Amino acid sequence: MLTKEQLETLWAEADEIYLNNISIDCVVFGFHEGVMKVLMLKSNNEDAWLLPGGFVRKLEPIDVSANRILKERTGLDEIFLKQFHVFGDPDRTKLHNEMYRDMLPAKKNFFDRRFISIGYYALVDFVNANPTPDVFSEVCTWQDINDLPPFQLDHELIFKTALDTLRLQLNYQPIGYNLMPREFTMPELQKLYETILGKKLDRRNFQRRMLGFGILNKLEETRKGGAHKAPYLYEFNLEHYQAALDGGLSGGW
Amino acid sequence: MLTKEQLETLWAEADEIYLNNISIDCVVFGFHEGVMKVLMLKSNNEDAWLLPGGFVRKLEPIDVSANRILKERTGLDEIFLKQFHVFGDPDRTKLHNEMYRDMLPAKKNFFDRRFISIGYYALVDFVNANPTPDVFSEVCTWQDINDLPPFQLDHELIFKTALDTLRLQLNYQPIGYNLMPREFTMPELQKLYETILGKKLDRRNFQRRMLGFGILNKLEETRKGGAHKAPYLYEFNLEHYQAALDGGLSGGW
DNA sequence: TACAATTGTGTACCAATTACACCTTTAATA
DNA sequence: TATTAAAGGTGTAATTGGTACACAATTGTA
Repeated sequence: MLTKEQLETLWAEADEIYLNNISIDCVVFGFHEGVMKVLMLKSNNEDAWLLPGGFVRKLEPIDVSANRILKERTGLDEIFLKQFHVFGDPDRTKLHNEMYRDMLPAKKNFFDRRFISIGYYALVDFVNANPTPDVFSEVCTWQDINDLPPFQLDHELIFKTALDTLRLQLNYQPIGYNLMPREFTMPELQKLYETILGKKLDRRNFQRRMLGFGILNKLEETRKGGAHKAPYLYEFNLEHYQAALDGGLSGGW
Repeated sequence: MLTKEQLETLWAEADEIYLNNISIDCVVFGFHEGVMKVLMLKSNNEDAWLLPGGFVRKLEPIDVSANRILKERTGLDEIFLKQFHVFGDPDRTKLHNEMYRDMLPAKKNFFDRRFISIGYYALVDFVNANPTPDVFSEVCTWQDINDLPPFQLDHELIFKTALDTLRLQLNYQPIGYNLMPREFTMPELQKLYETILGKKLDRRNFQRRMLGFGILNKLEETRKGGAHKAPYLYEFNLEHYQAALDGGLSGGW
């Protein structure tokens, strides 16, 4: 829990360096061992979780803000980021503000304001990310998207909207490339698609179709270890992938 | 051209009732006689055109702001509106601000600020709209999208992004319904699709496919007048259309 | 060495899209 | 009133793409 002194310092800084009514919230996706994850923060005071977020510096392009915010939460640079929706309901931060309302005079409190939040989704390499809490939170960690804790504010809406966006953009954005490790097997990639689409796909048709796009390089090695036939490893052919995405991968799922 | 007095009044009001760093810009599409149009404003001082825009009241949901702004420009209520992108470059309004910069002290001038603009596209019934200029402009009129005048600021980017969005959402949003008049012929609808997609479609396949969706009601009447066979009139079956859009119309164009 | 589990490949079938041909209707005109 | 040009309406064959399977191959383990 922040003390009154800490909050006053934060407020003074925030008011000076950030735009006053704009925030950014990020839905950071990672994929690990066949499971899709979202990065979330548990705030000091409540038993509910938040998406990582922050504010826009007065002279900073918003994409740069989002990158800066996520670098602080993950340690990663050059994250794949896309804005996807603006959440502009005047009441959206009501509950959250009430938490700190009594600690500072309303007129002076930067945080007791209406924030119009720009939603970004981010795709990061799970293994290289290093989740780090911010001053308002005690925990920053990955959560399985099939087993999410309770959200604060409208962050559940933001998360769901991001996931819907991912689904719609699967044929237009390099989602596979940014979520998979450099080398992966076909079943692993299929798992990602199934998670995003929320449905099972036929193993054999998935493989044939994916190879048909010509966006994968088949590697010599296989993934040994399982008590079964070892699957081949693949990597994305980034050049072909980008070209194919320009027109959108054909067909639906 | 606004006088200094008028500008001071505007500023005083604006600072009081609007959020300080957020604006809304709208790309309003209309369709008339086989041609796609955009609503544009010619400002008092420059020989360049702007998209209709405005600001967000301090306690107003942003969708309501966009509706309010467009009601002032078109006289229409309940316009079909979707936010599609945020334009957040800190320099995006630079040129525009310079126009009024010398007229008011910088610190006090509401308009001499950074504005992060939320882009909305709107689809309106051309014949019922009544274009009306705002205080900053002398003309408000429809422009043919194939013959556009020079834009101010980043409004060309905003327009192009909107058109791209329209193309991508053609199978997911009731774009035909909101741009066509209540009754229309198949060739007229095809023209709309060709305009949005930027390519010719086969007349016969278009008709069969469109009818196959089951989203049109065929009417008894035909459109007489041309020196040719009179085409049938159709109207959208709104119920079926909505249902079909839920899963997205199948296939690509 | 046999087995269970999983991956790799092939094929027949069905649905959707494409590329056409041909007929019908309208108004202008001879 | 018959003819004609221009456009709309309908049908079909060929092609493509997606779906639903069957079956063979490979791996570690029992």
